[in-house]
Amino acid sequence: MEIPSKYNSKETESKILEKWLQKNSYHAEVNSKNNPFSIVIPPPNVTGILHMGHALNNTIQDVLIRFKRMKGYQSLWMPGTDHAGIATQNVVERSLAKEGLKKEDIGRIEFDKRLWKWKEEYGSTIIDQLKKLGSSCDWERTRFTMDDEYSEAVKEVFIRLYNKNLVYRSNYIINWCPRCKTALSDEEAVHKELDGWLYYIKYPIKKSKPNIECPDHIVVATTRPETMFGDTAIAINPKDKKYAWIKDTKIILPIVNRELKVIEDKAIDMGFGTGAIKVTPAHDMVDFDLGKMYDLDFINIMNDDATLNKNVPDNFIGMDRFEAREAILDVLDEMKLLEKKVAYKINAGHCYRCHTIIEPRISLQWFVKMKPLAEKAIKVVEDDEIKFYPERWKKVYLNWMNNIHDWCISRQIWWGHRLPVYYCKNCQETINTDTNNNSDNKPSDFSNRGIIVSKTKPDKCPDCGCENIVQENDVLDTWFSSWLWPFATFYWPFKISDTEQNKIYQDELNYFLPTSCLVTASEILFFWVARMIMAGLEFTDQIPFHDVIIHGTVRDDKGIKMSKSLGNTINPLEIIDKFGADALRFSLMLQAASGSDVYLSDEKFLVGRNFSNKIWNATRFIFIKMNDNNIEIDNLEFAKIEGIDKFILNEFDQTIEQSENYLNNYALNEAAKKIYDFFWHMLCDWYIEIIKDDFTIAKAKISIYLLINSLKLLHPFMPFITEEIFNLIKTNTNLNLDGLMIVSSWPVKLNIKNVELELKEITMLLTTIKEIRNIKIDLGLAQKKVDLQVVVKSNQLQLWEDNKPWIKRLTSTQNILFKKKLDKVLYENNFWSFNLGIESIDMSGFIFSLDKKINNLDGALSKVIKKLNNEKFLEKASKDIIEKEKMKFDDMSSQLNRLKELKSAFI
RNA sequence: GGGCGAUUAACUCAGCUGGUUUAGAGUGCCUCCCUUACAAGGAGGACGUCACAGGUUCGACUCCUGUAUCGCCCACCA
Repeated sequence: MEIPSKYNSKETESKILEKWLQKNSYHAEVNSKNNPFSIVIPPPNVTGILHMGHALNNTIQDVLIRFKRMKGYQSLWMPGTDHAGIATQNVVERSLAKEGLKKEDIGRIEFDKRLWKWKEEYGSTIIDQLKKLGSSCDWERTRFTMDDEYSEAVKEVFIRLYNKNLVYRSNYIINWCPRCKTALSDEEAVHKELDGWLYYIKYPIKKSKPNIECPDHIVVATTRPETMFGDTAIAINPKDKKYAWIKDTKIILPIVNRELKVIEDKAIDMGFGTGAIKVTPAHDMVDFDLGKMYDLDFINIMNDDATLNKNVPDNFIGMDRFEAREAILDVLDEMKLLEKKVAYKINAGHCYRCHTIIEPRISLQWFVKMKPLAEKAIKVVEDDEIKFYPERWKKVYLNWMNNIHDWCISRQIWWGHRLPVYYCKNCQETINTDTNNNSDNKPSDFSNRGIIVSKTKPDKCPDCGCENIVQENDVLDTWFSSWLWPFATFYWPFKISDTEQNKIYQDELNYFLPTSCLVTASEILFFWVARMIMAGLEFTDQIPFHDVIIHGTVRDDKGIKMSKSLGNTINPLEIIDKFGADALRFSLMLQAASGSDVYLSDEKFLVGRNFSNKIWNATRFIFIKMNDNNIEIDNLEFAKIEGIDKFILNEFDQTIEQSENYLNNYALNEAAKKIYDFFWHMLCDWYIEIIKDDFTIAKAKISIYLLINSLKLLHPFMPFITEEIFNLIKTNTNLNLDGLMIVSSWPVKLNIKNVELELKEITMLLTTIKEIRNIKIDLGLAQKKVDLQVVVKSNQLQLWEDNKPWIKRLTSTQNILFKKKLDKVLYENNFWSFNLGIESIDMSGFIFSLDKKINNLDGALSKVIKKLNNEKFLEKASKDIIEKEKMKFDDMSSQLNRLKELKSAFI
């Protein structure tokens, strides 16, 4: 069979993928004979298209899943997608806009239809892309956070929390995105520093008694003059002596001439600005608290799109907030009330979806009380029931959990899980639909009368019996569904009508939960990971996963985070197209040191591409040799193992053990590197080179053994090419190899015994070969065929005789001549020495190298001598360390003498 | 403002509990080689005061304390 010399990833990968899918190789199920290993995928957004972050995240998961599958676990990778509230709604809104429509034009029901239609059409794009990457998810289980059963879980959870008083409704100041027109959680508000100004504004003072001493105005510093129409107080620190007179005055809000209260609070920083600040309870988080504390008025001056509303002077109504800022400053300037402005860095929240600057806004929202949920979630991490890799994330997690705030879960958008909340219009004067545009909200608590929390619409109000009932318009934060992902994907809470099926689902949950590990980026530690831990403990009474693996961020080669807006992304699909999914995966794994960021550029994927080709050609060569020598094998039993075979098989045993250890500790890059090194630098560079001329059946068997089993070690990283070669081996040999590599078993060590002698001898031979090559290069004889004259101690003669052919070939030697004595010696160790059969030649290169070696060794030796001359070292260091140093001294000094002797012979 | 992390070759990183490393690997660079598996390859080479300053120790890239630079996260300083 003809095998091309270049590996064709494209052809192979699609063929192999089809095979796996057809054979249902990714499937895992309850099986009491096996241990479970399970991972739930971080569900990508339905709107998502595969980017490098996904590629990294999913490759890590797939490596683990494939490794455990081969180790005999029921290895389940649960796939699915997230409905991604705002993101998806934005996409569909944009496509509507192309038709010149807004969602309000077609109404909620029609818009919802469009959303679902979009989901059906494009929602599986990312799933298909993950398949191309080789992700071996159990695809028939693919879940969506808005599946019927999943929605059931969301409702159930909401109701349970409500009944435990952990969900409440409150009029509170929240992060509001004026573009998306919805509330956001604290985590969804991304703080970024902006260049801005600190404005010093004079507020006029009216004396309340005629005879007191005070200035005619007070200066306050603010970054947001546009909110001044919402001011209801001026605050100072009670210790601030320069405002001692303030109690006897009245302060007037300019332009509108409203009187402001004066409050004194020790939280006010006397050193900031003038020490006096304006208090705007409806438009600032801090001021909101002050407002509640001092019973101030709350004046909301903005509409939901951040334009000024009717609570401001007529000529400002309808202005955008930033336009209003300039307009107000102009007016103040005219009135000579603007003292100065100073450049200032503002730390402003931005919408994580559309990057619009967030407006703090009072509105009626639903919240989850987090402290009670956090308690258990703190404990399981403190007790290491859940472990973080790398461990440092534990601190970050605990720090956040210990300072957790309540979670605003209602969103004023249309795409998502509508809150299972109904209002009796009779009892609830203020239902949510009315409050979002309301401009006079006060942070009072609302009565629960007429609020019905229920999965289905109640017939009548339990409080007044009236039938005028409407459902809450808001939907839940997307993360309110994703925090249930580890168990809702198993159809928790098992409320479907088919009881038999429910039983099966429950068994699956019991079998696979807690899942083994969760693989994710640090960005969603709080959004998702922390909340999943809380939800798992609250609703299933157990941790959702044992290990949390946090990988780095994908950056470009300059270290800048890859993002579409910066245009510095590398499209993984293009890399797959050019180099293959295996190359992509392997390159990523090799470069992703656990937890550290990955710097990528196109050429970094060459490692994987070149390695694929190396694997391909090693295979090709073995087949060619078998074919040339008419070798057929039908088993892999080795008659006797000795010499170089013993050496390489022992090396391979080490490789199995070490790579497995690395994989178990999630050090995937180390595992990848270990296997890479063995395959390329041991198997290809040495073993295959050595056996080229002596390709017997015995050697063929060992080659095929090493090939199959190193491919198995490699399979989690490079599934396609390894599967393909496994298939080639099946068709090119008579070996009895059943099934596919994906479901084959992980290699087991041969446990080669008594390998010390071979280890020493072969290592010495290999070192000598390198020396011969180096010396020939030093002498300018690189590839020239010359004779090698050797003096070998008698007990090593056999070793040389046995291995003569390949020593000759690997050193480009004409003849190996065994001698009693050499005229000149170029190299010497304890067992043999050699010279080259050459006549007078320029030795300067050789002597130069020799000098360098002598120098290095001299330096190293003097360090050892210094130690051994140090009495304190001899006194305090442990015995075996001293012993080692002594041996080092012996070794080095004899080596050094030898080198010096060699040199003296040439001078 | 608090916390976390990083700083080792031109670049990307290993070097885990101090002495097995005379500080390594890969890429890039330089030299030689199209040797009949692979030039997507082979054989070699150059390049490092391990950020800086102290300390602990017989001994520090490794542990401790500062300093500097960079990065990330959290936080209501208007």
